[in-house]
Amino acid sequence: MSSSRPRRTHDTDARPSRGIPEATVARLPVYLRALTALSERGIATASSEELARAAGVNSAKLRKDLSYLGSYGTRGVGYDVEYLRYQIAREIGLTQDWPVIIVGIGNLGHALANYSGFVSRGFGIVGLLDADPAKVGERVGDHVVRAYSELEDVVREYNVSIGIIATPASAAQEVCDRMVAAGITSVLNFAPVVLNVPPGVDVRKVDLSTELQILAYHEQRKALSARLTKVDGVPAERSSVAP
Amino acid sequence: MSSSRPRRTHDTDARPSRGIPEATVARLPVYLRALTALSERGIATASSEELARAAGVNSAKLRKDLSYLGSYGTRGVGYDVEYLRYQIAREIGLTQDWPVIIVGIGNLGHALANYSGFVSRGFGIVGLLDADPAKVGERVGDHVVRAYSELEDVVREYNVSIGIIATPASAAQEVCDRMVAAGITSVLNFAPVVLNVPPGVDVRKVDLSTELQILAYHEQRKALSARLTKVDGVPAERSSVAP
DNA sequence: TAGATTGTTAATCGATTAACAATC
DNA sequence: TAGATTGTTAATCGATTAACAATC
Repeated sequence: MSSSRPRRTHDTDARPSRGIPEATVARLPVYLRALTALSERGIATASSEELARAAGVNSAKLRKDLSYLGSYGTRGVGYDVEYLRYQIAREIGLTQDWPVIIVGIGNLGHALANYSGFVSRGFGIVGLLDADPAKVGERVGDHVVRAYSELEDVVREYNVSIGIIATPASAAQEVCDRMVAAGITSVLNFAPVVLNVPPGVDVRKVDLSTELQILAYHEQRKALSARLTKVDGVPAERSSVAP
Repeated sequence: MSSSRPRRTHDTDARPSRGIPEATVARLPVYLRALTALSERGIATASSEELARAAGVNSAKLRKDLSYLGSYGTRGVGYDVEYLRYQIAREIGLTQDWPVIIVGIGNLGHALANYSGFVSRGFGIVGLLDADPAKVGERVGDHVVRAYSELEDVVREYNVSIGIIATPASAAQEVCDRMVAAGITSVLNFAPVVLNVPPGVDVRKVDLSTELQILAYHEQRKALSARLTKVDGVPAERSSVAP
């Protein structure tokens, strides 16, 4: 993809904040959470082995991941929990607070609006919007639901770049288009549709029934191999015995 | 990992239902949804190109994915929407209904209990459980919240193998342990903790603030490259000019 | 110094993609 | 038959893992 783009031949920057692999980026929040948990338990230093256990990964992967950020550990000792926590938070961009809006204040929107995890992790809800006039004015958590028509005003007022879509599937694309037109460049989508966005806009999808379906696939296979084990005594592996 | 395990040398089974790559399994639900949408629009046949567009992937990937299931298309023509839909549903295991329970009926539990997407996609909620006596007996959607202590009863009665955890982080591991002890072998976890489970139990995690943090990371980088573009005119790419 | 643990290398594995022969 | 499109091959890319030299 970018193979035709020339590599930089000299780089005076000791900490390459560029080029962190996506798989690593997706794990940084997990490490951050593990470090916060260790910190709350009063633990000042942790080895890659301990940290990895807390994060549910193996230590080789953790060390490789952290190496993309820089050298924040001490050989023979481990990592300073607070220091590493700060470095990861800075890398992700959580040393600032991100204003977010939620569009669609149904059951899920309610749950998201009340979710304390957002605020505690560097995000601030600055607007709840719904197209249903019956919902406008309703109090949800610390907020009052505003009219969907005020989307542009809210985005401008708070300089919002992250939007959450919690509408029915039928409305999601139009909400997304309007968010993007208003200047939002990152979208977290809970509606079960594939959103089309212009280049430069990031979309992440949380799909509840997809997750269950993936589990169902594996359940089915467990049931299948259990049945085959009973029949011909071959565990786990599917056998192909000619009749 | 399994490189020491002997490969089957002969396989009389035309459709290898084994060995579908995880990345493919994770996309099958997306294809299923795209096919359902096409079906509802009255479209009987679709090419890999059309299907791929509806699913938000490229057509090479879609064809490769489908090839793991078998040869369900017709060269020169495309795929029969209904037929392919059925084949994918069967592969995932959605030709049967999966009973699920939800533990933790807070805001999120409410939202999940009311989410129609579960039922319409092959899952049936057979129990809502909460440890808070004040919540027991409460009506949520079609269900009445039962006491957490009844977990084993519900799992046995409905032969439940999939459990959803929507409790606070502090309770999640103990709920998970109890689910597993009761016979559940697949867990969908909404609590922001890493769950420890014995081998043979699958866990999938939906982590709301992790998703936002990943978006924040990319937002930060967009803001950074925009600023650098203004300063020295190098777009997108971070430059490392000596001062 | 001896012991411990990081940061990095290199091998391996799995996923993606383009291209095209097979075939409807 | 000619045109279209699948199913598969092979090349490429990115992620994971084990091993260990560097170093506290």
